[in-house]
Amino acid sequence: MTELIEYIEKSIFLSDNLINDLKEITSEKNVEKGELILNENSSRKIQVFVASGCLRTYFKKKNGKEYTLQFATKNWWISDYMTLFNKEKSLLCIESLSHSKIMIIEQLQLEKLYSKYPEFGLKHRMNLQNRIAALQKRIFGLLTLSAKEKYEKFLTDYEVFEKVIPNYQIASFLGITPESLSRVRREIATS
Amino acid sequence: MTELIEYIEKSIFLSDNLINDLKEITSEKNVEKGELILNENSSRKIQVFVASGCLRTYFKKKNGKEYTLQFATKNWWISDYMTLFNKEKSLLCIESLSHSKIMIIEQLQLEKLYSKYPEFGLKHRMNLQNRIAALQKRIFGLLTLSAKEKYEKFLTDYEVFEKVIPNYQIASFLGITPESLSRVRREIATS
DNA sequence: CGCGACGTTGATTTGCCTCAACGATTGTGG
DNA sequence: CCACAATCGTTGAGGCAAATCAACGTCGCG
Repeated sequence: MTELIEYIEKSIFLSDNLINDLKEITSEKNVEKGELILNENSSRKIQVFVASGCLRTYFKKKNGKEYTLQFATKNWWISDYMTLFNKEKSLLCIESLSHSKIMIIEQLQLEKLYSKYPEFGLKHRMNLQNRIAALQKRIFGLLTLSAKEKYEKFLTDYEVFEKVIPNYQIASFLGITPESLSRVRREIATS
Repeated sequence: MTELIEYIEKSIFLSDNLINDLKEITSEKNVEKGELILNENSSRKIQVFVASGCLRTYFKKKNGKEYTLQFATKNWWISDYMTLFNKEKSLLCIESLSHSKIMIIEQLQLEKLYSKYPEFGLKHRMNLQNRIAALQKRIFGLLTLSAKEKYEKFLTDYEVFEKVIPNYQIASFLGITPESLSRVRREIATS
């Protein structure tokens, strides 16, 4: 819990009331490697804050192939943003890639807090805006870069992650096959 | 101006004060086909609301190739979201694809209004959230679909646009070449 | 130990790109 | 009003980057 509060306090002042309200709607959890926090087809609407460790969201196609939409580590939010704001069932799975400490908050409860504490809503707006910028950049990368360039960009963007994330998940994030990623890695190593 | 107000009033109640404030920061403009509303490397921070017509944002690579990030028609917002919320110069161009009627608002002015009228800020949050969902879906499409599938998805998603948008721009939006799009179109037509 | 998950490597295929050429259309100036 | 250039869509030939298919080594774990 303290991690989340400390994180928010970097940007805005948190009154005692807000802290108490926040505590009430937040459920802290320790999860193991491989554990599913949210499964597809769930009607739960949650946002997850990562206090430590690493998670990802991914989509399973009928043919069994997985596509990673997002990785998140310390101080990131992660969620199924495609269904978070509507009534549809979840499309994505949220999975932990390591032993992680996370905070789970119901979207509905969060919305109430945004309204009750305008400065908190403002902070959230900033988060949304940053996420939009990040998503735009990702789209741009997918449109313009080769497999090798995408991986190199990943390495600089996500430096921290590297160790915890299996390569086949990185590949599914970049939109290439694990085999291609392996060849790209070799090419980079021997140059 | 009325278009923007009517659009917002679909979601929230607009007080006379808010309407007046909104009018003060909005500049209405009629633009022609091919006209640039925002050029790259500008330090203007604006959001554009489309009252009628059709616009797009695109990025120019050094080699001259263009990549379309977004199309927008009646009742859409369009902007360079990658630089809207920070101090960097604009990366994208905003161009009109037809005779269009648009409203231009400075981001800074909008921010003030969000703070002054919380329910207006809420409406904006909803917009941001919808945009995030849309961007996620687009990323998912880029990760999973073939050229043909992407075009078919485009046709259903953007039915309305079809007529105004040149094919080479659609191609640059889908991340394929105009030649490939042409072949895909022929394939679809003869089946 | 033996199994399964993961990464790598090789051989082959393929979807899409590149390059080039050619109509069709549009708009522009003489 | 027509000639001309520019823009756009299409088509073909050839090439390439990445996918597919298959095999194998390694590592961690029950």
